[in-house]
Amino acid sequence: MLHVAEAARVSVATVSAYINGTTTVSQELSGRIEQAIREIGYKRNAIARSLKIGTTRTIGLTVPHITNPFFTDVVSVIQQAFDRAGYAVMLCCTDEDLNNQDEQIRLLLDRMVDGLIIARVGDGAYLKETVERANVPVVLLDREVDGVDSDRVVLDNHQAVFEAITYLLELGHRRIGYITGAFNITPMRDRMTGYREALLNAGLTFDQSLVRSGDLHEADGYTAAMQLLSLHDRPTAILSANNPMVVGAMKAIRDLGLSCPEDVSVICFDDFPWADVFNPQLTTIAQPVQAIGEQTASLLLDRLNGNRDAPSRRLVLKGRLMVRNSCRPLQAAVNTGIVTAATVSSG
Amino acid sequence: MLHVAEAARVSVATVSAYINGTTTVSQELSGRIEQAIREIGYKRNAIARSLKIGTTRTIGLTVPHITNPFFTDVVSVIQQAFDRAGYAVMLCCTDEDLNNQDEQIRLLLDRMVDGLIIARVGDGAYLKETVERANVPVVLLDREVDGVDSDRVVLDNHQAVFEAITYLLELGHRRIGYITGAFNITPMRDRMTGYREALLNAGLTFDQSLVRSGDLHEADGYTAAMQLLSLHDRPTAILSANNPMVVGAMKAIRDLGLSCPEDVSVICFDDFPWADVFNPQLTTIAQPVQAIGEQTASLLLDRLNGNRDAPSRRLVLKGRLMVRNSCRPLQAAVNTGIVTAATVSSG
DNA sequence: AAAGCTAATCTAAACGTTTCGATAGAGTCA
DNA sequence: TGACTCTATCGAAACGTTTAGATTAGCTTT
Repeated sequence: MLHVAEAARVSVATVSAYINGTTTVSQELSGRIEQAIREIGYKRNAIARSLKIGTTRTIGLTVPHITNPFFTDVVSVIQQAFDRAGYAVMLCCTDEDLNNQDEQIRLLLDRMVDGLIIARVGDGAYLKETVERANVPVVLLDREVDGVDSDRVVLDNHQAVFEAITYLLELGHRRIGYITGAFNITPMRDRMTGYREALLNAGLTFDQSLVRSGDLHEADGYTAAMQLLSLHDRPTAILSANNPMVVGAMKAIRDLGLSCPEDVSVICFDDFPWADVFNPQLTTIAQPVQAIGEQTASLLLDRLNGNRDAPSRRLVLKGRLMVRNSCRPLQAAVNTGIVTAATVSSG
Repeated sequence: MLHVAEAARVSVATVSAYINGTTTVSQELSGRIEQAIREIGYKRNAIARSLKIGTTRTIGLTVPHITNPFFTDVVSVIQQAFDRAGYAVMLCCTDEDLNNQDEQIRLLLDRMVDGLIIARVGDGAYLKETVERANVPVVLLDREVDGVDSDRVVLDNHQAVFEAITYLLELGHRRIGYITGAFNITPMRDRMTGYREALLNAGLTFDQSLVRSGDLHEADGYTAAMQLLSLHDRPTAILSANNPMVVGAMKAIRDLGLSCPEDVSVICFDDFPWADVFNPQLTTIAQPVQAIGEQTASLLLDRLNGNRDAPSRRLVLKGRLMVRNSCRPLQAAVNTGIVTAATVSSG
């Protein structure tokens, strides 16, 4: 900018004023500045600018796994939203590791991001202090943090699972396996209660041996499904709490020489683009990824636009059961009508 | 830092020296500084630091679509690699739009990223100047730019397609449809020549009516497949140049009441995690995403570590045909042995 | 024609670091 | 004891912007 000023024979203040349009600058000087900028190929240094004005127009986004289609989609939507708003987004993946998360959030905060979107990992208590100390707005995505009252957008996990289980019950299934993630993240807790309550609601008793917990990876889904399907009285249906684990579960089904839906019905959390083009066409619980991404972005943008001390907002969106053909009715029960249809509704 | 210095009754220079370990500072002062830092909760401002030292420890990464599993995987690997090296990565998605790309690269450069990884979009000529003007190292990913001699890592697209087509020929297919993207990006050009030459190599003539061009989206794959399968003498096999388009193609097959592989064999570019668990289990051309990501990162890191004016490097990696069960042998030809097996080899 | 506006431009101080060169004190050596 | 070398610390300038306030010049107004 100094060079531009010299070349245009004006002060740097005038160049700055011209570039930012903060003050009117005369035709003549504008022309000279414009020309100097072009000749020199000047580009404003956003770092120096950030230092001075105290804002970087950059946000930090940290998610567990970008290869999990749910996060892929949400990240994509968030990225687009901030792109439109003129923000850059720094992306971090924690790989479900608490230390990574800590390190990465520190890194983002060091870099003076204007805001933070966190789909957290591991134990929530650890994050509490960090979030409270960060003096930038934070919005929590998908996973809440106990005792932290910041903006957040989450799914109605309870309802979503309740609905899915109820659907299976209606088909006549009574022994429904559930592959979950660890309960240190809120969605897994809520999904678990959804599972329990759907059973109780149908007058069934909860059987602990039908739930297996993994670490959300494909391999965990595989071993969990292996265990479930090796039970003496194996489940006739399985619900997986996320997408990577269902891939593992399907492999287990295949490796045991079983097939879906003939031998075991399957439902999984999170929809994916080709669910209805390959077989079995999986019945899924689709999260409204577009809305989740947009709402998350807009909560943060609202804060960034100055609405700093409005009370914190908690948005909860509904999942939707996408019925395809990975669940078959069990003849035995289909006619008994034990379970009514009243409890099922999607959206 | 000023506050820390005051609280510890030392100069800011000493605080800086202590933090960075650039000079030895006495036990006594170290203690006072350490304590002041803790009390105040001081965090170094990386923006100010960057301004001074001229490096941001941040790189820019721009890809067409993060939801395309190929890019999802590569982005994931790249992100991890830079994370390990202590760099942050700013992610941009261009959505195959030239203006977005231009805007985003400007944005990244403004923010003084230390390096840039670009999986470009649209017409390459447009990017040439930008890359040459950027005074940071650039590595081109997946798609080269004519006349730009920067570091890059690409697939041997010619070989990969040649191999896939040869495989289909060996199965007896003679009319092989090809769904491609526009030829303004290098991989599409190379894949096209691979297709042609595999045919010529087998003594067949190239039939223009069997290739349909789309814009790499699912919808394009759908219409392209619709057209191909509506030909009076429809192809018995289809190769899709990327993953989103094959989803469209599979939908077209389904909607026409056809099935794969009985009525039409299918191969597509880019592997995905559940390819071998749903049916038809797609035969794919797997790109070595892990290696691609790692090599890309390491080329850039090498430059960032000071190896600035080594001659530019062009890494080309091999694809691998993952044979599953989406292609069936055509009885008619299987016994004639027109095509020899000699040309097929994977890896 | 003096005084008062307004518009255009400039000067200089910040933003929070790093780093060069200066300084002061404590040893060491002849 | 004086000259010298370390070692630990500091002062101040820089990095490239923005911006508040000062200055100047050109108009009105009376």
